[in-house]
Amino acid sequence: MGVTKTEHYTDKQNSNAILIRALAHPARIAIIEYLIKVDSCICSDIVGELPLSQPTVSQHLKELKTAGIIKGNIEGNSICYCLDEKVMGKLIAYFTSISNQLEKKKNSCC
Amino acid sequence: MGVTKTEHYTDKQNSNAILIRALAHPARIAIIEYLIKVDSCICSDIVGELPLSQPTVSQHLKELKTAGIIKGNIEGNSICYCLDEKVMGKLIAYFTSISNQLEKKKNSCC
DNA sequence: TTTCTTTATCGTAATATTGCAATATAAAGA
DNA sequence: TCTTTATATTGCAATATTACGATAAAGAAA
Repeated sequence: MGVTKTEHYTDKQNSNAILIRALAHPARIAIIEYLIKVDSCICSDIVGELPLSQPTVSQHLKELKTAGIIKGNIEGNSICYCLDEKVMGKLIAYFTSISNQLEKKKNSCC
Repeated sequence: MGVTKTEHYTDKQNSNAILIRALAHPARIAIIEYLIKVDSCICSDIVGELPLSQPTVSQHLKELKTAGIIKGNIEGNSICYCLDEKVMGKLIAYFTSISNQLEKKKNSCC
């Protein structure tokens, strides 16, 4: 097989999995950290920041874009990428809610 | 190819990627949500909760355990799994710090 | 127009992930 | 002991991911 059985999980679980998966690679973590640091940038900057070839960076950017985490605006003949704060906010909200739930029930079994 | 070039990223980026990757599947998200809900449980409960076979669930549990997100204690002839709140805390702290950084710089380009 | 710059896509190789049947292991209970 | 119950491991097939060279596409600059 090798194909996730998404139809058996809730929509929330699937959509959170998509967002989380988009960040499940150090290169993509590095990209969003860089985007936060510089607060917008053009693609060639990111290629220069990462230890990867231009096609590979382009592929990682596409994955982040497909997940909705980043947006890209054409600017002359280059592209300005930046975070979609609304989507990032959803992911952050999910972890915040987990955090709140863990606060409530302090002493677990193990 | 096909192998992540971990040596070029920071330790933080790599360790966060490992934690994030452990949650990058709806089954594993469902597992940790269940663990939070019941606050400890035995493995067979988890198998009953998920639309997956026992070996597959066992494999997902192993991945969560390898990443450090859950702990398993032998209890008679069954195993009690629960969250490692310290490790979960690291992940939550990472997203909290991103959230704080985003708060500071409100207006991005796109 | 021609050339340069920037980004995306294609094709492909190497490796990783997902899932399950079959089987192994190990403690509990008869 | 033998059997049952609970979990892990093995082996395998299907699919997905990671990476890059080659190339395409499209605007900028000459």
